[in-house]
Amino acid sequence: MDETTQADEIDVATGLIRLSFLVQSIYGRASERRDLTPVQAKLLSVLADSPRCMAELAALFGVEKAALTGLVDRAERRGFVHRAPVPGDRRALLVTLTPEGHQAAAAFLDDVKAEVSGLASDLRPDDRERFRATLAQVIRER
Amino acid sequence: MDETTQADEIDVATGLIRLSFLVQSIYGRASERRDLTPVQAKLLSVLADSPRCMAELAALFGVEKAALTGLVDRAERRGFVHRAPVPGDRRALLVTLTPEGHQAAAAFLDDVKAEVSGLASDLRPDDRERFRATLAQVIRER
DNA sequence: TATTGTTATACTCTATAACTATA
DNA sequence: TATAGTTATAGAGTATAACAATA
Repeated sequence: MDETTQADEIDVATGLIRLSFLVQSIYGRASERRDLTPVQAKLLSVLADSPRCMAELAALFGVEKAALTGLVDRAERRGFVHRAPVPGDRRALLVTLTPEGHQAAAAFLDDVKAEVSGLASDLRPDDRERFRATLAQVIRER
Repeated sequence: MDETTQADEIDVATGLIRLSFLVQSIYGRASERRDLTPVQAKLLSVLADSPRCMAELAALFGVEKAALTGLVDRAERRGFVHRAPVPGDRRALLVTLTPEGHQAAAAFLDDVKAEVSGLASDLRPDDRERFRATLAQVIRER
């Protein structure tokens, strides 16, 4: 097995790990520009697709539901979300974006996607399309 | 522009962002299995390559140097690293892995790389090699 | 003066355990 | 009994500002 450290010789796992840290650092800086923490940015991004219950968000984020309380508290205090009752289950709460939350989510997502796209901007068009298709395959069902 | 949500139709930026969260969740679970936080795991992984000064680590992690003090304190308390004087600069401290730290870093890295490799294991060999080469190109110089 | 590292303080994020209300 | 969400407590990680020691 080749064990050199040249970028061109790295294995798939190392490449994926480095790339993920690269993307996360872009994500973090984009959050900061919008005065959000990465977790708050992720919360807004998820809720931009559709409102979610607390338990659902906890499962989606892979954290205990108790962690969601403070997270949603802070987002609510900033006017990004509100807790809405769920008709038919008086225990549950649907976390929903406010108009300000939608605006913040859209601005953040535009920002982060534009910068992440830049990572692939030097690829030849056919390489980029192949890369995109392989990315789609890798994340499918996960 | 196509705006469907099917996995096969996602753009490169969205694919990269989702993949990075996927890799980070694997990284987090592998850390947890070794009783490390993700940041501690990252610290050990970086130091496995070579010892680093506090300021160097702060720059590498993109955090303030003050944050490194507690991070290295906790790693030192657990016997993974120690602070060594730097000959020729009595201000600086070289953070160095202990034998236990090297062992922990190697075990963690084997673990996380094996699981991350699994993400690409369903690709056809030629697709995987092309994917690997494109990853190398994207992270080069970054 | 600039740099290296630390301390003090405050905030966010998270886990755990115990709790309330509802199903 | 089980589930949805909260509270209380503790610890990790981080930023900021002020500091000491050295360059």
